[in-house]
Amino acid sequence: MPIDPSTPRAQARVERIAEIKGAARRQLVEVGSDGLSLRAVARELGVVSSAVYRYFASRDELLTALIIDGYDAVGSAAEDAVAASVGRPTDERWRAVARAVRMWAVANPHDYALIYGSPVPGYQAPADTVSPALRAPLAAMAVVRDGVEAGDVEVTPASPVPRPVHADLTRIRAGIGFDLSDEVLARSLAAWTGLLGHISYVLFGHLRNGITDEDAFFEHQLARSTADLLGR
Amino acid sequence: MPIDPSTPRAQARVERIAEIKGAARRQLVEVGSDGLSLRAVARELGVVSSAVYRYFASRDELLTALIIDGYDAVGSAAEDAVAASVGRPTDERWRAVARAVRMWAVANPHDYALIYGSPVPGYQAPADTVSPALRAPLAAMAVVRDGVEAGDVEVTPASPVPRPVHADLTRIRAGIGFDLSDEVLARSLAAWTGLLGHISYVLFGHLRNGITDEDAFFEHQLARSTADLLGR
DNA sequence: ATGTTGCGAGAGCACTGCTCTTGACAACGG
DNA sequence: CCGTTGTCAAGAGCAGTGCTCTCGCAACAT
Repeated sequence: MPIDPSTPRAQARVERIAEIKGAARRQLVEVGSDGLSLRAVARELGVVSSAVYRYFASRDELLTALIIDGYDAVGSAAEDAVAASVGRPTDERWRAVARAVRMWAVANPHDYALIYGSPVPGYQAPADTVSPALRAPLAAMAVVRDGVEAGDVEVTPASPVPRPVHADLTRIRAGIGFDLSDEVLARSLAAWTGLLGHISYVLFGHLRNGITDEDAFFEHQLARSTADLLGR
Repeated sequence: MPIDPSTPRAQARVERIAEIKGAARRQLVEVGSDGLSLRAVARELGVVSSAVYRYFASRDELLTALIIDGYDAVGSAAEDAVAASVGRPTDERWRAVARAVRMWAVANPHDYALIYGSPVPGYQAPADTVSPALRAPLAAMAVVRDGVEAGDVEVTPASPVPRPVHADLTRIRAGIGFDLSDEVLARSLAAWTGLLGHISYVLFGHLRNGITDEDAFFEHQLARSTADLLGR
């Protein structure tokens, strides 16, 4: 079987795949993830439904492709913010990456819901999603690591870390590939989950009838959580 | 139309409704919210699908009923924790209600995903969900208010609150029905969204391959966020 | 005893994901 | 240049979905 990507066939194939994903994404913002219909995608492309199965073995596989794209999009948004802020104070950098993540979420709420909302029922995330999924949090952690090196982060532990937590943090440390003390790693994880918690709570409408100026509210809460992260 | 609840007809009706919700809940944990099928519910009850429409006008309406039940369940779990901890130190009480919320979420992950996960596509939360939805956060806020009265909470503002944020916080304050300063209210909201962020992140599997002892990890992070909430 | 009303059954519509077969057409090797 | 090969879209079809409608029947109220 020829895996040569230069043959016109292979090229037409990747183009078709991109077309399908584009139509699926467009449909996603209209009807949400459960409403995503392979037949509707095929209709939009002026093609019969079975033709789509040449490119995606199932609806779930198409959804997985969209999920990976989503992780990559938010990941590169975060990475860009990190790269663009090199040399600036750590609190500013953290806020920059947090803002980037939220901006992306607000601009692409359906993709955000797809990756950070309820997991699709019965569906198990394939292994090829985990590496893209790590990009955004890794970028955020890199800012904290730089901050530790620059002396911007309080590193003395506030409370002793229990044995099982230390073991888990060690595992995570090995996964992310650079050193952060238990204390700082735990604070970073809290800041990250807190960030997503804020974004989800507002984006999913739980603060409707409460917050009108979402940008200002986010910015104010971000200032607070950044201080907590860096240890003042 | 007789709204008399004592007639045997009306009683049979509420029983049937309970049966349907029970079957729907059972199906929910098996196939998730998008997989919830009215026909399957009818099958389980040994009844034809159209019969279910006598009790719920649509699948969405059935889902809404389950959502309300979910809010009520987590709300009463939180309220129980608050009531059971009257008189204890504020940090302990906050941790108790946080634990109660998480325990409920872990025991009922599908209900949790239903209410705090991605909103169902295209579906607008009816007005009768908002009051049940407020029970849990309100119970948590009540602990903080008691803590302020007891002098357990640092109340001096860390940073000035911008005008638009103050306006929104005033609106929220009016909604919850008791007084909390801008500073304390903002900290409470951050603690609440942070709690849900942690629960969601772990429950939705984003920390798989990382955390093995989820209880210990939660407890450790909770100690930290509680300190941030109370201002040390 | 007699309306009235709520209820379940059943048929039916338009839609879904997915499978299988069929025929056409483009790319390749001799 | 011509046959072989592989890829593709089309179409029919299956089982399932939400939802609507009509039709009898049985329980209720009077």
